Amino acid sequence: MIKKSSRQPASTTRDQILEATLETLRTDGFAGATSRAIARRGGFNQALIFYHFGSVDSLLLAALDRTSGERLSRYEQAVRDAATAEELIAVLGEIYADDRERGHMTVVSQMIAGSVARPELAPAVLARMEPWIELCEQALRKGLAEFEVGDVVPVRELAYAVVTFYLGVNLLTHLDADRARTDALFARLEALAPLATGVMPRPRAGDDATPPRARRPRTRGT
Amino acid sequence: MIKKSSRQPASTTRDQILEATLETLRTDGFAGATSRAIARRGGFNQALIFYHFGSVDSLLLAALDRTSGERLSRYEQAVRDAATAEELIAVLGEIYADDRERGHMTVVSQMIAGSVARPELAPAVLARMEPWIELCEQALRKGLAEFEVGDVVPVRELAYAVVTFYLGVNLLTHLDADRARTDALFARLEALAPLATGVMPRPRAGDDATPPRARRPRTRGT
DNA sequence: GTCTATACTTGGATAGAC
DNA sequence: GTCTATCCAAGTATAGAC
Repeated sequence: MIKKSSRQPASTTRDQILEATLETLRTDGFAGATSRAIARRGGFNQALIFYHFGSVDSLLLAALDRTSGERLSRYEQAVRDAATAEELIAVLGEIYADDRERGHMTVVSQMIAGSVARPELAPAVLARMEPWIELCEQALRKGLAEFEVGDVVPVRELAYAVVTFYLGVNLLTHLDADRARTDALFARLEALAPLATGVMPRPRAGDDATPPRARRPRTRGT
Repeated sequence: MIKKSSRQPASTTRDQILEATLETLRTDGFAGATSRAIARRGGFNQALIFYHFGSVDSLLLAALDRTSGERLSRYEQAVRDAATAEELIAVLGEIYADDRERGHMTVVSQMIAGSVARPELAPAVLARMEPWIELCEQALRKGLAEFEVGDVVPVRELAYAVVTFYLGVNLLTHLDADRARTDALFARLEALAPLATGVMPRPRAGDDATPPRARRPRTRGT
């Protein structure tokens, strides 16, 4: 279960600015996240941004830090708590729902897309992606541990692929206001998940948990 | 084989503007694709943009039309010409290489990301994605026809997933200047492809090409 | 069709009063 | 720490000469 962080009213000015920035990124995108637009949305003075953060770019990075850090620790906990592959899949569903509801991935994808326009941002944004790929890798390793796939699956690359896919989904979602297609896709994936785990080779009772060689190596995308 | 369109020097002014727009989208992103930046890059007068296209937004859409239309017809041909699943996979590799070299997907992903800032663009961009999903669906259907997966695979959704993934890859690629990770990912996928097709259930000789029920339904992502 | 000039708007950022 | 006022750069778009 993912514990929703009790989103306090963000008392300090710094916090207010950060929240307003995230909301602006979500609704107006990177191109629309200007100091004036952010100040308008947050109902504070535009000059405060420069007093507290120096520049719009640093503000954007600070906002990305905030949403990433907060969610990352929650999700790490959730992944750590999941015992079985089934539980893990359930947790992943919750993560997706949460991300979507709160628009986190929008912020991320907008920052990534914006990094093309502002190359200075690219390294910083990339660094903030790293822990996510790591977490995804951990989750995959944990989920796959139950099966006989051993070291055949390139987990690291798979983790990268999953994150990639996740970004793409988010990007496309915004085109389609009613999200009909994205929902259909995820409904299909969820329906397919148990089928896939059913097909995966499991070790027979009594076998070692990590057999020297998997019998029928197989991979699953997405 | 994909026939590279002999990119003519783009004689007319309209063409020059369109080419400059695409190049600007590729290198400076959506946020950087302003009338002045485009004119600077193309070496023509900024006012010409408004004379020929009325507004920057329509210019951007016209540019998207141009790159999409040109590539779509080439790729449709390539998919049509591929006879076997192996050939198809080879063609897909070429498509990826071509897209990447010429930066088409960058243009697309930047336009999609930019649609958040300019919602007026969203429906137009979405409409231009449709034929790609269609083409992808065709390719998948053709590729899967050789195997016993019948109607178990939700091809339409899978096509959507593939396009999605493709977008995500492109987005991430730009973060990583040397592209080390993306290349590793694709190298792994390519290495895995024959393995996956080897595992797929094929009809025995003499069986009907489209059996009523697949024996061991299985899906492949990406 | 193309160029120059320009009107108007918005954005980043700073100075200085409070 | 916050607000007002302001500078300057850059953007969209148009008018009008050529």
